[in-house]
Order: sequence, then structure tokens, then C-alpha cells
Amino acid sequence: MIKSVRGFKDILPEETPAWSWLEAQAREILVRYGFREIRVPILEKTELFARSIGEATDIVEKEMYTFVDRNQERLTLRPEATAGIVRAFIEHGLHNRPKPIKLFTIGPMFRHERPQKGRLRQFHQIDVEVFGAQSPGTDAELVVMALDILEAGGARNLRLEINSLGCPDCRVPFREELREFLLARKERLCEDCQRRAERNPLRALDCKNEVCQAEYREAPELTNFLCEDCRAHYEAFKAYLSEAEVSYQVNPRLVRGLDYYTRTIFEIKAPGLGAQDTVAAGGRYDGLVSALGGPDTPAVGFAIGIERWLLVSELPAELESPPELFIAPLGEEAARVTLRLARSLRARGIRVEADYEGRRLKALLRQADRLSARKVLILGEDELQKKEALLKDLETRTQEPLPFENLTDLVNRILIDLRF
RNA sequence: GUGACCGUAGCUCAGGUGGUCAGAGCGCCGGGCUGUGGCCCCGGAGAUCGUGGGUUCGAGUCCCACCGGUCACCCCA
Repeated sequence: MIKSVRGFKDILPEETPAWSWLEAQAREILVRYGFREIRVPILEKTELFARSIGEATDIVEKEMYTFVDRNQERLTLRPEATAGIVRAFIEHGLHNRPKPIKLFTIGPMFRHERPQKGRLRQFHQIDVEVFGAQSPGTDAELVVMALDILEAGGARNLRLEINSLGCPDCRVPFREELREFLLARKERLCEDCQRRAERNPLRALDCKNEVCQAEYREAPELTNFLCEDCRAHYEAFKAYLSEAEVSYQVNPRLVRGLDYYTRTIFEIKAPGLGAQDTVAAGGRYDGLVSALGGPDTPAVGFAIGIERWLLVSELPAELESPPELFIAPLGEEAARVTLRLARSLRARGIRVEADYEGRRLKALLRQADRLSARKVLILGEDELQKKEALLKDLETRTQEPLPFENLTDLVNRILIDLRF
């Protein structure tokens, strides 16, 4: 038997209502905040991701689904959505529109990692981006919106962690300082951190190893190195959050896995997710648009992991609506009439189920029962003959004759019964 | 990419030390009730026992490899 690819999951009919509901909650709030949807390809040239996410990141180094197509072009399945949106933003000259430009997209992302709880190789994100706004108020509004969306979807006990990564001006000196700090105690650090010391010093800070963390208690903190502008931005960002009565935790160890972030970064965590407890994360990336060849444009964004959101959401009890009427025809002629009848009723907005398999009444009633239909219209040869159908209420277990002149009349009588 | 545990019908699981071990419950379809449901009784369909090798007279049952699942690490949504 051919099975799905590792880490790629089917979303079955029992699950899709929850997905649709969650997405509907998100869309509702996104439009309230003034965002418009953009849909971009899930396949892009490899170079786009390499240049935006960063050559030395784990994502680019070992997690991308990359292949060469028939024209010898290197393509990759998007591991995140920002790069493609920025590409589209530049390609279509969206920067010429009134600022800020607020966009979102919903869809699958692909990362070749070992699957575990809350982590698939194909997973789904709601991705949000704001272009052309540099004030910390925008950062704060985005964070607040992320919380609004998650909570509208039934997520509770969310924890917001924030940090500032500064800009290239202040991060570079800090990086150097940190590198020296790490190298000075290299022998006492774990293997990973020894490697990080040279390649990506910032990453060492959020190492889970206790020994390393003990060492890092005295490590230099980026926030102490922030330049005047970055510090002001960070302080203002926090002031906005406080004013909005959003509680947050400053996490100076918070680092992101993508190179393009500047200044504000944040993660929203939820209990009950296991080791992967981040439901949403994002930050500011003021340098990315120009790095990809566009005009200098400040930008902020974040992404919500839909699978993780689903894991922590309390969903409404009833997401699916059962049929209002089940038509049970007995005999071939009745079955033919049933199709016309069902179609007319559906055209009038009624949720109708019908059966054409020629099963016995008992089986049809059982079926109607399992579908949680409210009523059953029994239509046999006798009823057609007498022009008198039977309408059965499955809950009260009662039924009454429903005389009719013709099919149109029958439709009307059923409508009256169901609607009043 | 690393590690631990796991892999028998659609689902949940039984199957001492290798020799009628291919089963049960639920679900599905049907019959009992020749046109009246959720209960009950009966029957039926449905399994290359994850895949491929090996050991053996004989392997779900032992060995190896691979694939997949779960969780953790790395990293991330």
C-alpha cells in the first residue's frame, strides 16, 4: 500500500470543520485590523530563501525541500511565507501603494525535520506582514492582534515573550563581545555551543543545556548594547504593550532562527504543547526588503502555526450542522422523484440528505439516525400513489401524513413544516 | 540528522519459552422485523501479521536492514 510521505498528514473530514472554524476566526479579526489576503506560490527559487532566511541557518542548511526541475533550475518548497511575500511585494511594485501595506496569507509550509508533537514536515501557518511602518506602535498592534486571533480560536493561558535584536549597527559589536565571552570558556560549554561560538554566537544563548545556561548568567546582554534608536524603539514597544494591559515577559535569551530579524522579536507560547510550545512568533525585519532588491522598507510580521493552535484550542461543541431532512425513497420511481425533490429543497436552503441505494426502510432510518437528521420524509410507491408522503420526526418518534397536489406543492409543505 | 519506545482487520487491542495464532470488542453491511431508527440476537465482508532479507523442518513470535508512528534532542510554527 502506498502511504503518505513521512511528516505529511491527511486532514480528514472529522478534522476539517475545526480548521475552517479557526481560519474563519482569524480572517474575521484580520479584516477588522485592516489586513488583506495575498496568495503566493508554495514553490520559489532556492536562492530567495537562501538570501532571506540566511545561508548559515538550520532551515537553509538542512531543512529545505530543494530539487532541480526539468530546466535545471533549483527550486524549493517554501519553509516559511515571508520570503515569498516580500518577493511578490517587490515584483509587483506594492511599495508604491499607500503605506502601510498590510497583508496575510494562509497555507502550507515545508521543512525536512524529524516529526514530533506539534511538528510536521508539511505544516500550516497564518502569516501576517506589515510593510512601510516603522513605529513600535505597529509592532505592538501586531502582537495584540496575534493574541486576539489566538484567543478568538479558543487558545487560553498564552504567554508572551519579547526581546530586541537591535539593528546591524548595535548587533555586530555585541556579537563580537559575545563571541569572545564564549570562546573564553569554550571548554566548559556543550558541543553545540562550542560550534555556535564561532558560527552563530547568538544562538548559544538559548541553549537548553543547564551547564551552558549556568555559564551564561554573566554573559553580555544584547539589550545593554542597543544603540540609542533601537533602545528607544524597544522601550516604546514595551510602553505600548503596558498601556494596552498586555502582560509580557522580557526574555533576553530569545533569539530567532532566521537571520533577517531586527529589533523587536516575540514568541507566544501556550501550555500543553510539549517541547514545541510556541504557537506564534515573529518580529521586525527592516533590512529584508532592500536586501532582496526592493526599496528600503521597514517591515514587521508574524506567523501562527495552525496545527499547534489546534492543539491548544477549545473548540465550540457543534461545528457541523446535521441534515434537516432525510428523504427515504422506497422503490425506483420514488428514488427518481427524490432527486428532484431534494434539489428543489436544497435550492431553498434546506440541508437535505437522500439515499438512492434502494435500501430497506429500516436501513434508511438507521442511516438518518446516524446522520442526526431532524426529520425523515418517507416516500414509497404507496405514498406516490395516494399523493400523501409521511413526515417522521426522529426525536419525538412521531410521524404525520403530508398530502400534496404535485411536487412543487410537496416542497412548499415540507418547507412550511421545517421552517415553522 | 541523533536517541528511546512502538508497528497484528477501518479503530482499540489479545496472541507464555517459535509448531491449527490469524483472534476479540467496536465500527461497517445484511438477516431476525416481505415498509419504520438509536436496544437485542444471528450472520457476512474486511489482515500480503509495516516491508525485505536471514536463522529454522517450521516465524506475528528469534536476528538484521529499511520504512513508518510516538516522544525527546537539534531547531522551529
